Amino acid sequence: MTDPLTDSAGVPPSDTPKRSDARRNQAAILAAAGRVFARSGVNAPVREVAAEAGVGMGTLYRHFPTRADLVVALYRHQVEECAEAALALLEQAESPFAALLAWVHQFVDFLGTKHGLGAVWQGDDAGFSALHQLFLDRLVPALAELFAAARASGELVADVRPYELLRAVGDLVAWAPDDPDYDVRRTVTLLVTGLRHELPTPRPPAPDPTSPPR
Amino acid sequence: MTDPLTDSAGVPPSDTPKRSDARRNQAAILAAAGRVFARSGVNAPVREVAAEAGVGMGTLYRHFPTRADLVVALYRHQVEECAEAALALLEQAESPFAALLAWVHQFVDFLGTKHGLGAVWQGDDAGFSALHQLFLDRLVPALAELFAAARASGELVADVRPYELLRAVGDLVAWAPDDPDYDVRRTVTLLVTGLRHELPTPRPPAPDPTSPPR
DNA sequence: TCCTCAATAGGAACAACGCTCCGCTTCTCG
DNA sequence: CGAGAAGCGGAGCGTTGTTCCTATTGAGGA
Repeated sequence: MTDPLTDSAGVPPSDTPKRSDARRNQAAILAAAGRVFARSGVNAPVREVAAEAGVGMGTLYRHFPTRADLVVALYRHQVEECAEAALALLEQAESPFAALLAWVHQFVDFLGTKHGLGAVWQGDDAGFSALHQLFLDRLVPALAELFAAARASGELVADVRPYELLRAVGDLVAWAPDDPDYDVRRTVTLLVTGLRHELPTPRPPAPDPTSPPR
Repeated sequence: MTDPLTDSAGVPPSDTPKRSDARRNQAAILAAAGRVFARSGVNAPVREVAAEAGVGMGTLYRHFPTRADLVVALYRHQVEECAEAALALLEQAESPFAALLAWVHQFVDFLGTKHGLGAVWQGDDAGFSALHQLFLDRLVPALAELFAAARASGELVADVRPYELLRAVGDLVAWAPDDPDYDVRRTVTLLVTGLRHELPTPRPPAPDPTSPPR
C-alpha cells in the first residue's frame, strides 16, 4: 500500500502556486495526521494533530477546514487503488460474482484498518460531503462495473443498486471494532449472498405511515 | 405502543424505598428526556434534559450516570414488546421465514424512529454495556426462537447466529438518516434473504493479514 | 408537633474539544 | 533591499460532559 506519509500531499504541484512554507506545513500536517490517526483514531483531537505537526490551530484549519478534508487527503490514494482493483479482480476471479465478493471484502479490509473511519465515512453532519463524495465518485462506478458483469452472468439477480450495497457495507464496517463474537466479514458475505435472489416484495409488512411508496 | 412518558419510571415501586422527591425527580427527568430526545435526538445535550426537567446537573447524574442509562429506562418497554412480538409473528405469518423477516422489519422500524439511537445502541465506549446488554438479553433470545423455527422449516440455511444478524441490522439502521436514495429496509431484506443460502467459504479472499489491498 | 440528620438537590466549576479571529512573521517579487 | 501580501500561531470563545461541595428537605423518632 502506498504510504501517504511519504508520497503525501495529494496536491498536484501544478495547481499550487502557494508559498513554500505553506506547502511545507501542509505536508507536515498530513504526516502528523497519519501518525495521530493511526495512534488515536480519526477522531483524535485536532489540537493533537496540530501539536504533532508543530503548527498552530489556525494553520491546520486553513489547510483543512474540516476533519474530513484531512482524512480525504490522507486516504485518497487508497480509495483510488481500491477502485482500480475492480477490473483486475474481474479478470482473475473465476466468476464475476466471485470478483464482486472479493472486491467487497477488499473494501472491508480497507475500511477496517482505519478504526473510527466509519464516523467520517457516514458523515455525522457537515464533513459529510467530502469523504462521502469521494467514495461515491470513485467506488460506486467501480462497483457498478462488477455489478454489470455479475448480472450478465446471471449470478446477480436482486434489484439492488451499487450505491445501496456500498453504503450498507460501509455502515456495517463502520462499527465493527474489537468484538471477538462478531466478524463483519461474515455479515458482508451474507449480504452479498443475498444478491443471488430476487428481493421479496418491496415492502414486506408495509405499515404505511405518511410516506407514499416509491 | 405504550408511552414511556406516561407510564414512565421503569422503577418497580417495591425496590424503591427512595425519598418522595427523588422519585418525583426521576420521573420528571424521564419525561423531559422523552421530549428532548424526540426533539433533538438521543445525543441532545445533557444540560438540555436537566433544564427541561427543571432539575440540576447533579440530580440528573445521580439518577442516570450515563446517557445510556437514560435511554434504557426510556425504551425498555418497547424493547420488551419487540421481543414478545416474535411469538405472535410466528403464529400469524405464513411461514417461519416470513415471520423472521417481518420481525426484523419491526425491529428496524423501532430503531428507526429514534434517530441517533444507533450511536447509543452500538455503544461508542462506556455507555456500551447498558443498552447493548438490554438488547442482547431480550432480543437475541427472541430472534433465536425465530431462527430455530425457520431452520426447522428448512428456509434458513446459512450458518449465522442470531446475534450476528441482530447486530448487523442494528449497525445498518444506526445510520440511516434522511437519505432519499437509500432505504435501509431494502438492505435489511437483502441481508435476511442471504440467510437462505449456505455461506460461501468462511474466509473468501483473506490470506494475507499484513497487506490489505493488492 | 417539632427536631434531627442522612439522603437529595442544585449548580458552580473544571476539563476537553471544535472553531474563529487577529496581530505578528516570513516569503516573494520587483 | 524593501514593501505588500500570504501565511502563521495561539489566545480565546462557546459548547458539552462530568465532578464536587454546600444548602435543602423529607421522614421517622421524641
